[in-house]
Amino acid sequence: MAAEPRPREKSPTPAAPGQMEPRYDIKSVEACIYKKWEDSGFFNPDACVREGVTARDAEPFSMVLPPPNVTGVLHIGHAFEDALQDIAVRFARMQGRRTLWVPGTDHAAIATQSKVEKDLAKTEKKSRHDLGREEFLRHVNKFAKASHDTIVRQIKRMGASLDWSREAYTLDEKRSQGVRTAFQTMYDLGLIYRGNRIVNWDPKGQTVISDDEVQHEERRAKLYTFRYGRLANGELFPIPVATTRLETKFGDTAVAVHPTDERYRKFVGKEYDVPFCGAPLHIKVVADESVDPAFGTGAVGVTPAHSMTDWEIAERHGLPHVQVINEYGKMTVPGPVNGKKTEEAREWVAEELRKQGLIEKEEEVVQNVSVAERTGGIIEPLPKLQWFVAVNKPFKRGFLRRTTLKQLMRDAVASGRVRIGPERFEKIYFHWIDNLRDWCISRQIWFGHRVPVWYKGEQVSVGAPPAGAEGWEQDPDTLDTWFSSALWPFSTLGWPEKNSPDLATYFPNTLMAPGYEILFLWVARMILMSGVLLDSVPFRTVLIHGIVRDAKGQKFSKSLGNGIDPLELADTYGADALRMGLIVGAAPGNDVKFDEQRVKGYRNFSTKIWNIARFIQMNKPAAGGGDTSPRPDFSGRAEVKELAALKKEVSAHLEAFEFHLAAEKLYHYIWHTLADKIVEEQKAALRDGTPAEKSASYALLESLLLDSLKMLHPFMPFVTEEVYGIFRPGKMLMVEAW
RNA sequence: GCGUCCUUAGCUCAGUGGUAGAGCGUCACAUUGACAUUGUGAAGGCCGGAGGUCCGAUCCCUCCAGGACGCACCA
Repeated sequence: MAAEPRPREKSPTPAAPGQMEPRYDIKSVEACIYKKWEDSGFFNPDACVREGVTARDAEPFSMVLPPPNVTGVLHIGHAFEDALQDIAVRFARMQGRRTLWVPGTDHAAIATQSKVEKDLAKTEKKSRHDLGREEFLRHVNKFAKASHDTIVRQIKRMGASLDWSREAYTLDEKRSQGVRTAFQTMYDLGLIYRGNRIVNWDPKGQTVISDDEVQHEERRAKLYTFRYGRLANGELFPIPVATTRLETKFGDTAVAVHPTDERYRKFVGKEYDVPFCGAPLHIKVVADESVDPAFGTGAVGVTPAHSMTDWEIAERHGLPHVQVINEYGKMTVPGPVNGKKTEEAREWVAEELRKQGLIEKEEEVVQNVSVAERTGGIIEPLPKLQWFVAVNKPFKRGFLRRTTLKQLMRDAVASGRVRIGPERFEKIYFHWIDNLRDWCISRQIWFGHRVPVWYKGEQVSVGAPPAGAEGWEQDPDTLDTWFSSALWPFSTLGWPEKNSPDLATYFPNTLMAPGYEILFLWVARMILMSGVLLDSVPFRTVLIHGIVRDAKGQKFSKSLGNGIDPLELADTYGADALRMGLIVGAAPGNDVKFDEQRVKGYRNFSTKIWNIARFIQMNKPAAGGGDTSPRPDFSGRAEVKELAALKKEVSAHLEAFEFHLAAEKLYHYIWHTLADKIVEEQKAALRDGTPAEKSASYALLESLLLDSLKMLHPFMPFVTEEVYGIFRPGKMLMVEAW
């Protein structure tokens, strides 16, 4: 709009002595305020008790920050998560609860290592093997440290009221001790075992990963229906099978059919020697319930070494497994395919079978390909000797009745001892548990907690090498990063130290607020670990939140380049505004589409609050200004009652974790009731009233303002703290009573 | 295949068993001392479709369509 620009004042009129600045200087105020909070020590509940701000026997409120990965910088999703938690924490603290929120970071083994490896390849054209384990780890640790510092700065910038004196790191000495203790305890219970099983091998990352780190991507593929070849008597192999992975068929040791399938019944139990593209196969026909007679030909070529399900079929029928693909995704079959990549080998086999007239059908299908979430490598199922957590194995421990880890995880939620909200996530949780298999915890990477097991020939020592003994070698592998994260709710509180006061006071945690994408990876495993190690749930309530997406609804990611720096936004609009922009409209568990306009709107709200305060403060009767009437009692006034009603609603919303509703109501009240109605109504009295009327009017406005600030504080801590301090010098809103 | 969620104003989204709300956007008007980072007001929605329960449904149930996601032994 080319509207006539009104001449703006060149510079705002400077504030009169004792008056508020005409403009709210977000950046400098927010910086000062955080320092003021930190200096007060009140982020630490011990200080609150010592200073008499919190009663010693007050009900505790505890939470641990889901530790951000030290893989670089925080994104807008972290800002959202921090805001949610800080609201809960500040509310609890103002309610007088003994409130602890523990900060920390996660070493994020694979994520961090692969980030550093990428950087290393780019800048120095070196691999980790060029550097060697020790030197490489020095690089990673340096990177992790730098990330940590950035992350801490970002978290503070958001206003998070964390007790930094208790800061933890999943790879620091205390947490390492926890990991070793947990491993040993579970090993002794028979819940951690070493086994040769089929695992998800990531050829790109050169490591095993767990089922939950595998993602599925839809790809088009060709489904071939074929016969292995001709038997010695010249007849075709009697059963056609279908597959999308022809190259794995070199490893087939059986054909499985459904037990009731009449077509194939006569073959069950028979064994055949048949050449497949020049390689001899020995195939047994077995009957197995897992086969779907309606799919394909109703017969499955069983490749135990390269398929999770086939491995299980093989176990049920005592079939041998033949590995034909190695860790680099290359064929290990003698002959023309040897050394070929799987895709090439597939083409070659297809061509060969065509030549021999063995292909009966080729059809285009869409199938899910398993991909490693961190590296993008296509998963190759391989049999390997790895460490696992047994989830289905019955066990008994002193304080626990006979159970399994799976049952234990289920019970914690089913019994209501852990409440997951919104409720729909409980269903998802149960569904996951029902499909759960043993958790593979060893990784062939260097960054992380080294598997605390030592070997000497056939001997194994868990926890530590036998004292004074020579020649013991520690397992070269490291543990899944989620193993240490799973201990987080109590490893941050002193466990496994005996008689830790923090553990006694603050465990189980009151609340945990993770995103739904780590419900299984993390939340479930915390429940598992707390259950088996402490016979307790790790937390009472899990508040699941969604993902912050960009304007198009896409996830923020480095590859899309759509990242938004929360620090930049906080500097432009204020952390207060950013928090509100993320919270309002974000129903629990739902994704949030990020909209900078909204943040801008809440920046305006900060200014509005500043101006309401400024107006009220300008009308403060001068001390000794002639009005000697007592402070009027306006507790019966409609305005006061209205505010009390609002307070009730806001409290209820906060208690129900409906932060979005509470925030919206406060916004509405302050702007459209307090400013637009009440302040306007009082203007006449303030201008033309008697000194007593002026004074009464002022007192009413001040009281309404301060109460509003109090309620808004958990949401917009900076501006509320600053303004409150102007009216109540020396007081700190953060620890005022709700 | 199993499961979860979403579909409400132009856009982004809240919400409730009793004929709908916010922010942004749009339009009109106002405004020279708290605030243009403003105020007042307006336009704008058969609350995805079809059934059902109910005195009454956007809200509960069933089915359908479209979309997102999770899980799975889709060979």
